[in-house]
This record gives sequence, structure tokens and C-alpha cells, in this order.
Amino acid sequence: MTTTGQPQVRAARTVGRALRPTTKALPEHARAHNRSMVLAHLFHEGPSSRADIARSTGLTRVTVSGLVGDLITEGLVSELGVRSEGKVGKPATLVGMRTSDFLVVAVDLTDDERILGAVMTLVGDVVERRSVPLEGRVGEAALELLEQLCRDLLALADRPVIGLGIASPGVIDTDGRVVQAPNRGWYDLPLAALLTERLEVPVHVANDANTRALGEFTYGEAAGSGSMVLTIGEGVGAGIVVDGALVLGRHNAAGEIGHVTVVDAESAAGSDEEPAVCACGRAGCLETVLSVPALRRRTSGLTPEESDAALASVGRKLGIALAPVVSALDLAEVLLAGPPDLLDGPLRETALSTVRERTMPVIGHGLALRMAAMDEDGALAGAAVLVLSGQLGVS
Amino acid sequence: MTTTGQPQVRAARTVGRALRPTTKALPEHARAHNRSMVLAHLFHEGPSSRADIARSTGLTRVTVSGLVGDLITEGLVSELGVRSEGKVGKPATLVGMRTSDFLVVAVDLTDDERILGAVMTLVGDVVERRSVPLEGRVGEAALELLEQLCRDLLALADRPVIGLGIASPGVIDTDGRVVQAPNRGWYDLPLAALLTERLEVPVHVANDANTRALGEFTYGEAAGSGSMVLTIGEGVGAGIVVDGALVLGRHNAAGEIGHVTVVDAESAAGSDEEPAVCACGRAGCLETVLSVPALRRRTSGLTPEESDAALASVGRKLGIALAPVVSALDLAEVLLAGPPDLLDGPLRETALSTVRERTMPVIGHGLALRMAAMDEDGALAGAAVLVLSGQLGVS
DNA sequence: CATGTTTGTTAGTAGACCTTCCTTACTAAA
DNA sequence: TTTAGTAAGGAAGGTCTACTAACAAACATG
Repeated sequence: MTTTGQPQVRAARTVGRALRPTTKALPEHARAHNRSMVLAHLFHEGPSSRADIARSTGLTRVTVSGLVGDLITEGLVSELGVRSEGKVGKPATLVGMRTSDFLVVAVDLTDDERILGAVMTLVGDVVERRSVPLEGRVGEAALELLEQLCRDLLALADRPVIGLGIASPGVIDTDGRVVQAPNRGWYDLPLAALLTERLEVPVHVANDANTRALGEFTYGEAAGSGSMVLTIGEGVGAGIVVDGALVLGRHNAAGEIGHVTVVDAESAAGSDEEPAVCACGRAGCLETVLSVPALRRRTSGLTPEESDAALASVGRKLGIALAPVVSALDLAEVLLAGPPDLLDGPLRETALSTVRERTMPVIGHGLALRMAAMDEDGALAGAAVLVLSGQLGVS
Repeated sequence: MTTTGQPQVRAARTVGRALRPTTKALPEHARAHNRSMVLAHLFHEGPSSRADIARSTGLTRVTVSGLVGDLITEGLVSELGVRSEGKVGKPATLVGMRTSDFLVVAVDLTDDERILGAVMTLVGDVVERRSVPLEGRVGEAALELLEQLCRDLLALADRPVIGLGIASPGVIDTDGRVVQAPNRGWYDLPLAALLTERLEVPVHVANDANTRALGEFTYGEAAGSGSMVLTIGEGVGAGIVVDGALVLGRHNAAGEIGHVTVVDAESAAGSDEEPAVCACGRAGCLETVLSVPALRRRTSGLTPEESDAALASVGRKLGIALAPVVSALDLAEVLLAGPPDLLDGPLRETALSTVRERTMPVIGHGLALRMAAMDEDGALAGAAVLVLSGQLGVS
């Protein structure tokens, strides 16, 4: 590159630094990244030879051997003997992640009635399961109950526990601090740091809807290019993944779609439905029609036909709210997590057709709107993934 | 870490690999990253000492000296003498990016009537400006016109040109291939690769709305935590940045919010407005009420009061469509780019109040909805940023 | 004038990956 | 049985990267 003239230098007109990388990169970061790639390969593909891993990652066999050596030293990976399949050349020595020799403890705080907990293997199999009723406890009392459940679960583990993951409702920041969780009476509570210190185990905390999305992406079949997992329970929340990463938002409140107005006072005046008052203090929120209690209330005592019509009506409202989001993010799919008897019928079908008729063909026609693959343990599995991701870099 | 029992290894239940890192990391990548950090610091903060850069980046002075040395050898950076301000210690030698010794060529294809082009310095100052009328040309003819304009602009440059950036309407993939741009009659056209070869200059292409968003983030004041730049012209498009990165979406069609239905046939039946037919073939799209031609049509011949009411009505429709997006992504701000006489009044105010009344307070109240800081050259400036980002890693 | 501070450089060290070459172990064909 | 070919895994040596430690230069201050 050649240059001419005198150097003239000036700052850009303003200080916008939105997309500027802000953290330095060291060679050891590269090492950690590559280590995670090896571990992720073993996690997703199962036992493999070092040469397999080298081909898959693009690293050389030498480098992979070194990384695998480290992992074996740490005990996370072990050799499994020679591959039986007869091919030419020296037979491969399989190595695999010791997914059943370590455990993860996962806790789900989604439910207002009780705290769910489980001891799981690294592949998400539940080994032990416990739950305790909340009985209206909030704030400090709820925290104590949570801590005791965690202690009980840790005591149940007969193998080393690499970490503890918690799925909590509310706004959680990236450090696992609960900014606000009204239902549990928690405000500005450094939950992850607190429990990490008290339990002497690494603790990771994330929003329950985001956690469920994580579970769906790891164990389910959700597409990373653009997906939204809509969790429908006592409330309505969403976890969104675009371009391979969870969306967090400005105050880590992304996905809080339950309190968007979907029933208008004026347009509903003539029709059969009035906007219902919501727990958030406003009226006509998506949650007032789509939450499980609202759906049960709405359909109870109706004939199947009437019930289907009511569900379709809610599906239409959902579709109207989803259409702008699907368009703006060019989503590949929307997954519904919740009771299939309510969701997987007229509601889902009407929501899909509504989104399709309200968006461009290229967006809407490719869209999938289906039930989430994970059952009610989705949030628990996601909490386990939180630990895998945080402790091992696997996800 | 200790282990117990026999190794038992199994693959995860499925092959979900949404969030798995897929590319290896090498030490040289770290070097490139750090180099970009140094360059970005100089670009945004202006001339600085090596020690300043070290403090800002977290790297040591030694490392920064090495990186700056490389950049000086390449000619991108130069020493500017000692800092005049008298402080204790050895006076600092300032180094700065030679932003005026290199040029960027930027082209904006947003307009249906003509192609805009400019030769700019690295800080976005326009040195030369040219435009050519399209006169209805599409497909190959439009491409030839574009290529000729690029050649003319390159010939006008009296300093080395580091690259050429193009803002085009339509769906553009990350390699600068125009997947589809109906207005220009381009389908599956590898525009960046084609022009890079023909013009012998690095060419970068991106969607015009995304480009404008880039310009706004680099030269304007948009927040990287979550912002949307809504470009309102002959069409309506959006560029969205969440968590510091542009949202691309499944088919690189993110931001195509202009064709979301906002006028319903049934609810409008009683009112004064019928859903208008859109260029996309459907009816009631946002574009049919919010595009500049639609707004001009709607307000022409009205009294100021009537005009304000009409604009407020459009603002309300916009607000209804924005509310779910703002909620789902927890956006910090929405910027409007377009004619201020139409947008920066009742339309903007009503849109903002509508979003606020339809979203949670924590989301809506912190939201800013204001005019974009960049003028009509926004897309050009963004196209220049495309080059800075692509060639220098600066953005 | 002595002292302390800040800058930028030199020299040495540790880590990370690469390429090249070697041994081991197997299949396939003469 | 022998020979050739293929593939896995590891060892040696080289390059690149950034760090720490130590130092000289240049200035402000008491």
C-alpha cells in the first residue's frame, strides 16, 4: 500500500462505538476456544478418534492430541479402546467425554407453587429428582428454601458435580444477578455469586425462557439461524436466538413479550371480548389471553366446537403479535412450550396462518410454528446446558 | 477433579449444534483482533500515544508498540510528533490513523430514480460526488451503469482507495451476493465478487437499511445494546443491532418490516380507511401507509390539522407494529430516517406513545424514538463503514 | 539539583500452533 | 509369505504472539 501527501488525522465525528471489539485477545484464549471445540465435538458426536476430531475442527492431529491429553489429565475425557470397524490403516483409538462420570444439578423456578430440581448426567438424563412447595414464600424465605433444595440435591450426587444451573423467572443479567423477579420477591439479588460461595460449587443463573430456549437448541432441533421459543405457563415468555446467539437486550429483558397489548379497548368494544386486567397493571396483555390459566378459564365448560373457536381466536391474537417480530428478525421457526392440549391444535394452526397472511411470502412461508421438542423438563435441561456452557464451553 | 466408576460415554440425544463454535482459533487471529482494536481506538478517539492505546485496550505498551509499528510500516498510521500539553513524565509521541490519505468509494442504490455515489475520506467527509439517472434500467443494464459509475468515481480519487462499499435494496448475503433485489431486477447476482474482479478493488455490498444502521452506529449515537434504524423512503426497511451485532436472520432478510400487515380488512371496514394494495401483492402492508409517497398522498390538500391527524393515525399503526418487536428484543431506541417534515412530528410522537402504552413500563419508558442523526447521506456513510469494517476491521 | 513520573524500547520467557518426519498397525495384492 | 499402501498417533523443531522485567530518555516539581 502506497501513500501520498502529508498525514492528516482527525477523529471520527462522534464517539459511536457500537460494534467495536472491546476486549483484547490472547493466545491462551485461542487455546480455550479450541479446547471447547474438541469437547463440543465429543459431546455432540460421541466417541471419536483424535484424527476424527482433527478433521472436524480443522486443527492438526498434533494439536488435537495435545488438547485431548490435557482433557484426559483433567479427567473429563478417557480413552475407550480401539475402533472395531475394519478399515485400512492403523485402527483408531476412540476417546470420549465421560458424560456419566460427572453430574450437573439443575433447578427450575418457573412454577409459582414449587421449586423443581434434578441431578442429571452431562447428556441430560435425570438421575434424581426432588421438589419442594413454595407455599407462598418470597424474598429471603424463598432464597433459603432454594438453597436447602440445592444442598439436598448436591448431597444426592454420587459422582463429582461440575456445577449447578438455575432457571429463574424475571430479569437476570449475564453475571447471574437477579435484577428483578417479582413472583419470588427478588430484586437486585446476586444469586449466582451468593450460591457459588455458600455451596462451594459453580452456580449459573439465567432467565427461565432463555434457559428453555438453550435446552431446545442443545437437545432439541431448533435452528440457530433464527428461532424463538415461546414458553406458555402461568406467564408468557420467550427466548430468542438469532445468528447463533441468545438475544439479551438492553436490560437483559429481551423476550418479555407477555406484556404486549393484543386486545384493544376500542376495537374490542363491539365484539364479545373486553381487555382483561393484567398482573402488570395494564389491560389486554398477551398474557391475559395466552397464559395457561387464561386459556383454561376461557375454554372451561365450552363444547369442543366453541372451545376450538376460542383457542383459534387467541391464536389469531398471537399471530398478529408475532408477525412483526418474525418479519423483523427473519425467524426460521417459533416453538411453543406448554400444554399440548391447549396449544397444539386450533391455537397453533391459527397463529401460523395468521403470521403467514400478515408477512411477506419469503418470510412467512418458510416459517415453522410447532411444539417444542422438550417436555416439561425443558427448563431443567436448559439449566444443565448453562453449566455445560459455563464450565466446559460446550453448548 | 477426581472421577469414579468406569467411563461411560454417549452422544447427546440429538445433533443440535446451534451455538457450537465451528471455526478454529489461531494465535494470528488474536493478533488480527488486537490490531483492529488499535485501529478502532485511533479511528474513534483520534490521535493518541501508544501508552494511551495500551491503557484503553488492556494490552501492554510493548505489544501496542509492535502493532503500531506494523501499522506504520503498512502506511495506515503515522507519527505526529510529541503532545504539547505539559504533564509530568516523558512527553508522549502521538500516532494517528492517516484518515485523509486514503479514500473510500461509496454507492447508494436505494433510490429508484438514480444511483448516488461519492468519494469519501475514512472519516466520512465527501470529497467528490456523482450520480447517474437509472431511467428505468434493470438487470444487466443497471449493473453496467453501476459499474461505470464506480469506474468514474475511482478515476476521481487522487489518493489510494482502500475499497468500495455498496448499499443496495433487497436481500444480500454475507458474501455480498444479491439474492434478490426486485427493484433493480437482480436475482442471485454475486455483485461483490463480480465488481471486485472487474474493478480490481475490494468491494463490499450490504442491504441499504442495514448499511444505514451501520452508518448511524459509527458516526451517529445509536446504542449497540439494542437499536433499530427504520428507513422510510419509497419503501420501508429496517436495520437492527442487538447485543452489538447486526441481525441478519435466516435468509439475510431481517429488517423487512415494510410488508407486515397493519391495516386489517375487518377492523377497517367501519372506519374511513380501506387497506391499500401493496407492491408485494398483498394489502394493508406497513409500506402502504408509511412510505414517503403514501404519506404525501395521504396529506396532500389537507389542512394542517387534518394532516396532523392523518400522520398521527399512521404513527399509531407504526407503534402497534413496533411494540412486539421492541418488547421481544428489549430495544433501547428506534431511529427514523426519512423526511423530517413528515416523520418528526405527530407521526413520531404518536408512534412513541403507542409503543409505550402497549409495552411493559420497563421496556417502553426507557425507549427512545427519535430521528436518525445522519442525513440523506446516511446510507453512503454506512457503505463507507462497510469498507472500513471489511478491510481494516474498524467499525 | 535531586526526585518522581511517564513514555517507549530492548531482552528474555512461556505458550500455542504449525510442518515434517517417524513408528505402529492394519488391509490388500502379488 | 512377502510387499506395498494407508491411516493413526507422537516427537522434534520452527514461527508467532504476548507477557514480564529492566532501562534510558525526557519532563515537572519541590
